[in-house]
Amino acid sequence: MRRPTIADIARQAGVSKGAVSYALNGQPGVSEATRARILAIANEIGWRPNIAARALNGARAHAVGLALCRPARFLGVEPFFMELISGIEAELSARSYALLLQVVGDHEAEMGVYRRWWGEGRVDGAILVDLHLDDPRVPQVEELGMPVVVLGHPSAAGSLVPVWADDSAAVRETVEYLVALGHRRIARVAGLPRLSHTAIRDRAFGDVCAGLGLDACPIVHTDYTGEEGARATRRLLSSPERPTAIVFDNDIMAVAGLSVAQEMRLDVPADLSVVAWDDSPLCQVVRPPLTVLTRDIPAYGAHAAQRLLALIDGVEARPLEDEAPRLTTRGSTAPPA
Amino acid sequence: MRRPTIADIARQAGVSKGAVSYALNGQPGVSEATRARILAIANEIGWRPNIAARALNGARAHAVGLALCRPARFLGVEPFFMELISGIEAELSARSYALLLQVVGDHEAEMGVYRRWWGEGRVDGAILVDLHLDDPRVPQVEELGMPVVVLGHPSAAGSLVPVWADDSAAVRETVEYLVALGHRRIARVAGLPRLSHTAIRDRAFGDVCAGLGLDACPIVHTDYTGEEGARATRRLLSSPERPTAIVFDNDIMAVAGLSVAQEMRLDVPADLSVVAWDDSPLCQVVRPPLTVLTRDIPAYGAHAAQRLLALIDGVEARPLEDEAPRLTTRGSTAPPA
DNA sequence: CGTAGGTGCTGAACCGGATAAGTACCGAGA
DNA sequence: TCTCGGTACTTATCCGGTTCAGCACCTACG
Repeated sequence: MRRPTIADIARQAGVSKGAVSYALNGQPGVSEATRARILAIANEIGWRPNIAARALNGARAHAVGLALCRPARFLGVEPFFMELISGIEAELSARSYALLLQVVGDHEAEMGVYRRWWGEGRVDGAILVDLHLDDPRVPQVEELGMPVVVLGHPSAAGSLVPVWADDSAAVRETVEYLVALGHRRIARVAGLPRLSHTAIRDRAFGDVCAGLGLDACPIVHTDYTGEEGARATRRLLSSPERPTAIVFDNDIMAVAGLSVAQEMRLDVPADLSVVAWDDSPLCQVVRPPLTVLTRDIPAYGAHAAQRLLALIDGVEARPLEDEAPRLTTRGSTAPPA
Repeated sequence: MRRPTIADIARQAGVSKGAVSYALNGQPGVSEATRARILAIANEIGWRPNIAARALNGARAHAVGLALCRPARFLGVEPFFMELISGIEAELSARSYALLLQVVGDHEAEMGVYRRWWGEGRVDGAILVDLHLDDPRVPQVEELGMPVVVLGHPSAAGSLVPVWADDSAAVRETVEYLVALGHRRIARVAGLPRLSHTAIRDRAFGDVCAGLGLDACPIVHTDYTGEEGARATRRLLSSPERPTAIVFDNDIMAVAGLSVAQEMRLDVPADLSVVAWDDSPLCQVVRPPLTVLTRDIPAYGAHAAQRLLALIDGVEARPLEDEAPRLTTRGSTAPPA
């Protein structure tokens, strides 16, 4: 019941191990007749290459790593990661690459995981997500010499290959749309301020509002949870100059904000317009359904994986600017009453 | 810049490779002084064991596999899998095991992945989820001889080690609670009928309702999406004998159902009580917040991982009945008007 | 007819560890 | 003094592949 090896094939075919290796790898050095015979035997006895043995010869590990550094309680909150992973997977599995996944508590642990994976020859590369401002992981990973693709803006990616979307354009489109509807007081409920994409969106939001000569355009930072989203909304809606539109950084906060507004007897969209970043079933299920910024997240993951595989293959992987999020209007936005 | 090997350590320490191997693995055969010297050198030059080389000697792959067979569009829908994975991870990473993840389209592809992983020596075992009635994967995986833990009821797990929760008890608790509130017409919006846990819940629901002498207790099957949940709810609420309480098989359908009820000008909970299986931020965010069946999903995953590691270690892993889901009452349930 | 070049294969080394078998040395006991 | 047993190593082999050097054989060509 031992797993068959090329030695078994060689014995049955009456040739040497070397010939079998050439035959199985489509390399020259064996006649077509012998190759066919060897392949038939390999197939018959159910031979599979032992990746450990292959890896030992300096070959690929045929796996890439993804260490997610999020407190467990936020992981289930957003569908983002599952969608991202399924997109990465789609690309990887087409090339028979596996995804090594580990959930870690902090960035130090994350780097430890990368160091171990790379040091043990377990992965050929990795994808870095949730970039921070001046992220210490970037120089550390550069020093490791491991092929890495970064999901995030080039400005934060150092010499690593970035895959990103133009969040600024999405912010601009959203604000301009709200202004066109007649809104003048627009607020933004943002995510974690230390994330670089939060900073980018914040800046774009400020710039666009200023450019359009809008009144105060407050930004409130949160941790992406429904609770903080609700709290932020409550604070905004209780202020004397309450906004007539709020743009939320994820779906869960938008829905929480919607509930808060309705509790406060405000009509959405008449008294308050709501926009959510990233669509989800949740956004379509609530009443009114939410106007959202839609991204093709699986495609985003697939592109990152594709760039990473190119990098691993030694092809120079160029930065990739993905499609910007597009505004999908639904019932939660309207001209202010 | 080559990765250091034990040969490098041996050269620097002036001993043989064998001695280094003994020292690094805490085995007898070297003096404490030599061992300390070798460890110091290993540490200094940043040596890490090459798992491929270790695996070649029949050692463990130090990874377990999880192939998720769900259409990509359902993956982001439920937080279940991310929570499960984070629980599995917690247990695995404590033992420096990695999780190999692959999303596949169907069960055939899933078995192909397991066969490949096992054949290539890439994993030491796997976790099987989403068991079907008469699931063909069970005998196939038994034949592979790979250590496997099944998330699901023992009745469907064959000779594989099951980790499960008593869904029947949870169904009973829920129905009895609703009956105690005064409900007599209770409906269930269930998930995919071919899943074995759906069958178990269906049966328990029927049994409990019959046992309590309730009127018609309809069950509607869906694919877990909000759309089908909404459709099922609409159908139930439009029937002449409309239920005064509905128990949904997941959060997204419960929320969709809630919206449908509110659209139909029914007051929740006065006209309709709503219960959701599995808590999520979503359930707490909607108005009224939903009464839910709470499971500790990360713990569930952790237990499965722990059983699997025991199995891999050759310890006879016994079936584990996890804690049954508990009812957490919130604003969506009340006596019928 | 001698040889240059290509084909089709063999044998052996190699990757980085683990490990069984062998050896040199030392102290203790008969 | 000789043997015995343990300690502290070394040497050699193995795991399952890849790959390189070498070799026999055939064909083509000057």
